[in-house]
Amino acid sequence: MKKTIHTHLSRRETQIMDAIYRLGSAGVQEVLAEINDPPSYNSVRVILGILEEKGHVTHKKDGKRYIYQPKQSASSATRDATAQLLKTFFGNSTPNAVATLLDMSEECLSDTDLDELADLISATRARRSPGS
Amino acid sequence: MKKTIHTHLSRRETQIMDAIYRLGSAGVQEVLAEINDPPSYNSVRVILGILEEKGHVTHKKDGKRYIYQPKQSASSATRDATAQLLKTFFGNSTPNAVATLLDMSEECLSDTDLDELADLISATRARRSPGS
DNA sequence: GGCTTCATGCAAATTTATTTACATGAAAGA
DNA sequence: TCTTTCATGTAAATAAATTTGCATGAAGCC
Repeated sequence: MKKTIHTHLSRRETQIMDAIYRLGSAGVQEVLAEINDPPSYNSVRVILGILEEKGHVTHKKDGKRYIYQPKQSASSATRDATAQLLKTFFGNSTPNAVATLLDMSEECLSDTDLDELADLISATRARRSPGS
Repeated sequence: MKKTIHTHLSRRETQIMDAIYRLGSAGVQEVLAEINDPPSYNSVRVILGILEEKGHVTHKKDGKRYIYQPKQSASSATRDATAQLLKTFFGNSTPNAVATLLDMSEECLSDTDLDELADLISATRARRSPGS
């Protein structure tokens, strides 16, 4: 089994990484605004620095301020996080996970969404047994 | 939006809660054995105590030792964790999440699994528009 | 009984995370 | 130019998490 890169993030680190993943890329102020129970501006800066040292984000300059973005690709991070959830809460059973997702979001799903989901399954089936 | 109960768990707390969720219920030794890069026996005990104080686990006695189990129901914890993932990595799009799950586990899915998934969708559809 | 083993209880020490505080510099406007 | 504003850099203080160490007690076995 492949090991996830990240040596567990602390509370603040997690909040900030989540914010950055949601935003795609962001400056300090934006990250701050995205956090629920936010620390001070300075704290965010310090922690962004730590996250950069640890290799989780990089920054580039935009005028005089820094814009941060995740170093690991969004899709890769998504997979890691999803794999972790699948293992801990669903015993690695994808059908169980999907069942929970559907159950949770049933009320918000449009007919189009359901069509899309059905298509995803057909597509998967097709890829698996192209001949049949 | 409902707030999740847990005020973020620390690294060790998370490891231990995950272990307990996987095991359902467990004594100190079993929790220890379930953790990857494990702390000492005593650390596990101390942290289990903290988790109990915080209301995440309870214990009962089995002979002279303590058996711990999650206080929040598994399904409730699962929903919280899933909602969090959905928000952070999938912009709350269930179809996106399902697409990733399928993509990740494609190779491990049996035909039966795929049938099951298709059924789940039909069932959801049926529940939503019972008349049609 | 006396010894070993395995459990818990708890406080102190250590390490890690988080916040705070202040210094510096560039740009904008009076 | 002078002042205000908003950015960064960084060290030190504080708070929280984690580990360690030892005390205690019950059960099994010689």
